[in-house]
Amino acid sequence: MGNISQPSYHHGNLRRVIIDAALQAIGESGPAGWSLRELARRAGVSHAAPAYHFGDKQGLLTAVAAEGFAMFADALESAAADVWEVGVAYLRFALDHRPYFEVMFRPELYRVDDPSVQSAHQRAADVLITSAHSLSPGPEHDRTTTVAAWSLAHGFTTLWLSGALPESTDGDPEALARSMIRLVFGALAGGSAPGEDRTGSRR
Amino acid sequence: MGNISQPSYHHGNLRRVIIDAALQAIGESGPAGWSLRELARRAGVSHAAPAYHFGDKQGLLTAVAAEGFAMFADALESAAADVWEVGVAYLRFALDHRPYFEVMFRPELYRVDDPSVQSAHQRAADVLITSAHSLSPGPEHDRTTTVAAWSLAHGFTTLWLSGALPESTDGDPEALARSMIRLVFGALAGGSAPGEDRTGSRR
DNA sequence: CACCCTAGCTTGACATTGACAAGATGGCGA
DNA sequence: TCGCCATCTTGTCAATGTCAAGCTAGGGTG
Repeated sequence: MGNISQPSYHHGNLRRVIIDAALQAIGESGPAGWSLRELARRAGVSHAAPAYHFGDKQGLLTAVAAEGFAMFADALESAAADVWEVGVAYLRFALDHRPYFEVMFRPELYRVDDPSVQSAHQRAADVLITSAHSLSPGPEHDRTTTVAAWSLAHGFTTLWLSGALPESTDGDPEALARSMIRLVFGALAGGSAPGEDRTGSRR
Repeated sequence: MGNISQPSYHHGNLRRVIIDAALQAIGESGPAGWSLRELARRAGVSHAAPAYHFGDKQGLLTAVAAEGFAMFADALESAAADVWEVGVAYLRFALDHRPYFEVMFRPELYRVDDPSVQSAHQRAADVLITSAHSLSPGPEHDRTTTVAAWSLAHGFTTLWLSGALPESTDGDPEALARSMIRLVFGALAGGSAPGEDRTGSRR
């Protein structure tokens, strides 16, 4: 048969299969454009099978968000060595893993208080806070700088994804993001150029 | 009865009533936490009445988005006299009219190609583009500045609304927004302080 | 003033959905 | 070999979006 198994019972890894089906469905029609029953159909199982693993739809989306934030934190941590690249990594994650991203920042879709979600979210936040820290022109501006950096990255990412930016904004989003970061924080940090790693130079 | 009329037929302004009910419902449980039938119940009409005016759920949300973008454009235009206040107006609109905002930037919820949506959206975009223009350190940075300003405003707004910012970020969002704008674009524009109106100082 | 025409609403129906309860199955440990 | 229980299925229910068809009243027409 060559097939990766299709027994009626004890599917084996149904949980993963459903999550993957959800991600694909989200990619096709957004985080609300599908039903649990449709995922079950795609996975070739009965209509109530998904509920066993996730309780309800919110439970499934909570699993997606948790996984997403974990991957997000990993991506940010990998880029953290070069502070000027963290913002770009933020954008790239959203582009590469759009379905995850579309769930993650929609708190009403899942259970925000879920422990696995919270810990991964915190891990991602830590990278952002640390990075922004080294971009700040002085301790009294730390908080403002952090929120500004975060907002810039998040704002550009979501605007790009939603297609709300003016038509003139075409081309390579990563390149545009890089010039934004250089423009804004280059002036701020007082001339220290991207490429020079300023991590740890303060604090 | 003192009641503003409740005839069975020819309600009179049902369209408006349904939109208002939708806005309230969105405020209570997000843009997806309610049903057309529930709105009909709240309005005291039959379950299919809303469909007459809006076609379907997407039609209703399209009407909300169109109205929202129109109000948004008005708000931005009112603030446009002082360039440094446009970003704050962006935020304030979202805070004051959250239900509108939550629909507006979720294109999958409504018909983006609707003419009334598009024209209002364009009007809002124009204000943002013009404002950012006068913040740019030079013509070669116009596009980057525009997108940066837009992203900063939008990012901070949506992060604030979603509650994704670190707990340390409390207090008055408008004040924080103002210091962000001053910090980022103050350095950029080369020392011209907020308060001094630079509109028109460049082309 | 009688008529009717149609915008505005209602009634009825249908497939689909999320959620729950109860039953079936089969791999694994004792 | 046997029983247990995690995993999945089957059956069911109320709620929903959407469509089709019917009803009603109020303004325009004669």
